[in-house]
Formats: sequence, C-alpha cells, structure tokens
Amino acid sequence: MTPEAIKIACSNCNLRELCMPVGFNPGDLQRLDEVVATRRRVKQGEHLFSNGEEFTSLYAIRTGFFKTSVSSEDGREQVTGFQMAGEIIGLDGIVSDRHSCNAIALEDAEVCVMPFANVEELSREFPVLQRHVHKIMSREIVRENGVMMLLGNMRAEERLAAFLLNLVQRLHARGFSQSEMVLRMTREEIGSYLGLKLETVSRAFSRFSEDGIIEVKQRYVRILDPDALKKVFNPDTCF
Amino acid sequence: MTPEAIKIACSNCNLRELCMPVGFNPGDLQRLDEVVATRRRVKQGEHLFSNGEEFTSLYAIRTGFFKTSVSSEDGREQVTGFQMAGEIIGLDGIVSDRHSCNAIALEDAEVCVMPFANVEELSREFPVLQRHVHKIMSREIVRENGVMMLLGNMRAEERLAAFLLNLVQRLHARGFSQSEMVLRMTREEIGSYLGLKLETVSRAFSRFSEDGIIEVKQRYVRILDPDALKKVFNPDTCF
DNA sequence: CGAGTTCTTGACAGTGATCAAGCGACGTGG
DNA sequence: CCACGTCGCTTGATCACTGTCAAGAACTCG
Repeated sequence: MTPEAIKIACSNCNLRELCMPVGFNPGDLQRLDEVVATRRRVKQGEHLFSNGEEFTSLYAIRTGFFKTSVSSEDGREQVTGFQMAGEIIGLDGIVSDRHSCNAIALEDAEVCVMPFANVEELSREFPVLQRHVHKIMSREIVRENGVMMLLGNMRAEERLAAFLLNLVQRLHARGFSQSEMVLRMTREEIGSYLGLKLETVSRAFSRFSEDGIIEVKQRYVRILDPDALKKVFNPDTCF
Repeated sequence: MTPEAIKIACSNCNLRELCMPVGFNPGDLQRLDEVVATRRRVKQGEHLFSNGEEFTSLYAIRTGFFKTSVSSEDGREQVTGFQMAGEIIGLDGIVSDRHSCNAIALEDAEVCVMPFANVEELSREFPVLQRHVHKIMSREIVRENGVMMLLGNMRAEERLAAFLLNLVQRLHARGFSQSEMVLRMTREEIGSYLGLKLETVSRAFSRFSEDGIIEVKQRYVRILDPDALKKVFNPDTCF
C-alpha cells in the first residue's frame, strides 16, 4: 500500500465520522474503503458536476466549500445549498441518472469520488452502511423542508439570522470557532439561497451590525450576541 | 389467501407501477408483497403521522390526498408538499427515527404501511428494489429543489401557474383529465405551499380567469389555455 | 335551513426590489 | 512596490408587489 493509498482510505480518514457510518468492526472497516474509487481536486470556481451531466458517483467533500444551484429555463438561478467538509453531494442525480443541479467549488477543494454502484453494492452487504445512505438522503430532505419554511414564512432578517446560525453551528461541529467565521460566498450567493437580493442581504448585515448583534467586515463575521440572533428568527422566545 | 389479502398484495395492485419498481420477474414479485404489512385508513383531517412521532414505516398512498407540513417553534406552518395516489410519504423520519413533519389527509384516504425494516431487508436482497428506494428519495430531493426555485425566484402568478401545471400533470399521469381538476386543498394551504397569503392566491386565480387562461369555480379548475399558463412562469418562451 | 368555513374583492401599508452611485478590497502587471 | 482595474459591498432614493385589514358573498355540512 502506497502512502497515498493510506491517505485515501476511509478507515484512516479523520472525517470518517462525518460522512461514514459508525459501528463498523475493524475487519469490515477495510471493506468500506472500497466505496471510494479516487479523489478529485476541484479549483475555486470550477464545476464538480453540472446540470444534465451523467450521474455516476456521489462525492464526499474532504476539503473546501461548495455551492449547489439549479437554474430555470429562462436563466434564473437558485442556490440550493452550501456544503462543507464531510458532507455528501450528488444525490440529485440518482433519480434520472443525470445531475439536475450544478456543484461549484467556492474555494479550492478535494472530494472523494464514490461510484454509486460501489455504494449500492456495499450497502447490500453492510446494513449499517445501507442505513447510513438512507439517513444522508433523509437528512437532505429534512434540510430542504427547513429551507422551504425559511423561504415561505420568514422575513429578510430572520432568514439571514437563521443562515448565520446554521453556518456557524456546522463549522463549530468541525472544530472551528462558534462565534467567528469567514464566509466563502458572496452576498449575491447568500441572497440567492435565501430568496433575497444582494442589497437586502447587505442591509440586513448592516442592521445586525448597528444593533451590536454581529461584527462584519466583508466576508468576516463575528457573532457577538448569539441569543439576540436566535430571537430574530424566533421572536416568541423572548418572554 | 383471503380476498382481502389478494387485494392488499402489491403484485395485484394497479398502482404498483407508480410506487414499486418494474423489472421484477414473476417469482420474485410475490416476495415484494412482504414490504407491505397492513393497510390503514385515514379520515379527512386526520394525521397519518405527526412531527415528533416515532418513525417506523413509509406509507404508499392507495387512495386519497395528503398534505405534509413543518412548523416552526413560534407556530408558523409551511406546507411542504401535496401527495396523491402512488406517492410515498414518511421519508423525513429516516434520519432521526422520528418524523419531522406532519402528514394530514385532505380527503378520506387509504395507505399501505411499509415497515422500514422490511424495506431495508428486501432492498438488500433485490437490487432493483434498492435502486427504486434510492430513486424515490432522490426524486423528493429534486422536487424540493424545484420548490426552492419557486419560492426564491418567482412571483405570485408564476408560482400559481407552476403549481397548477404540476398538479394537473400528476393527475393526468393517473388517468384523470389533463385540463380539469378539483382541488383538494384550500387557498390558504396553496398559499402556504407557495409562500403566499390566501388573498394573493385568490387574486392570482381571478387574474388568470379574467385573462381567459383558466376557468375557476371554487375548488374546480379548468385549464383553457395551457400554453398561456406555461408562458406565465417562463416568459422567455414567447418569441 | 342555518352556522361556520372558505373565497372574493377593495383599500391601504410595508417589505423588499430596483436603480444608481460611490467606496473598498484584492489581484495583476508594470 | 505601487498603480490601476475589476469585482464585491454598502448605502440612498424610489417603486412595486404582496401583505394586512376588512367586509361581504358563496359554499358546505350537520
């Protein structure tokens, strides 16, 4: 086994607990490495996959940051999510054997390529992996339900507050600060995700800053008063 | 085998092609019947499952019409979908072993109860079923991507036009008219799904009616000019 | 038949979009 | 290392779409 092959193995990956199931016994753990065929580097701005492209694999993000988006026939674009290390993308392609959205790297990234045929084959052999795949897909469905709530019921500042809290929480789960972050996306991309124009996003940032809830300097954001931020999108909690 | 048991069997169900995979050979087809444990009747207005309830089963709709919804802590409700015969609900529960949304019958309904343990077990045995389960979940993810586009980028009339076309298309696939339908949901429920208030939905209906695009009488809707309706939410197509 | 629900329509208000201008950061090349 | 150009961000002024409030009509169901 070459050093490179050791690095590539799920069994040695420090992100395993994020993207792979737990509960494997040491013997079977090596079999798990068979899901990942190769790794692939994606430079900032490049597509990992595009709408209409043939679906062959799921991708586990090792490093970097992605956005996924769909576009309507008349050219309007909707960002459907932002994904970071340990998260799985490409699930949209399963239903029609073609991708129906675009995945674009927001910074230089590296992904593990998991041919879906491998995933399905090993899933049949290992119920714990099967369950894990089901959970990942279910989690995505539930996440999108939450976005629908956001887009359908919340006002601009509520949306941004929920967005920032979600982002910092996911970063914190990966060992980063729970109060500071550097955004990897533009105001326009945030706006697209939240169903707002970039000017509205910018104004909401300024408003939070004026109110002393956050500190903003371009992409850098520091959450000064997390409780106030939570109250923005859940006003009834203040009693 | 009792007559009731014959009726219950997937292998004899005329909806099978909608909710079950094709390509089973006759011998294995009988095994497929094992996914369905029982059937369950749900009266109009009753919950099939509720937020927080333990997840045990997926449900295939035999007859009737459902809505699913999520609610925020401060009581706001968002309808996340409308489901009809042949569609599968309950996928939201897999990730946390609890349902995170509510499923409510909009008319008297009957569902096939498919314990998820059965689904997973048979999926391991039959790759064609495994693939089918994956496709159903992927389809739901893609559908929600479309709803995000709707909520994030479209104006009121575009949303309603897209909604009506989607609904009539699904009904048509089930053998109903491709121009007429009777809505099973209120204006408020449509509005919740589309991120609009009921008055806005009502006005959009009236507008379409004035323009001769549809004929509306309460819940009854007839599409007079499907092309005009398509142009509403894709204005660039008119050249 | 009557009570309650659902739908329609009108008047007005408010949130966020649009249009516009200027600023600031960053990167590239001289 | 600095100048300049580009891209992203901020802020202001105005507008338009949709929300809110209200009243009445139509329908449903017991």
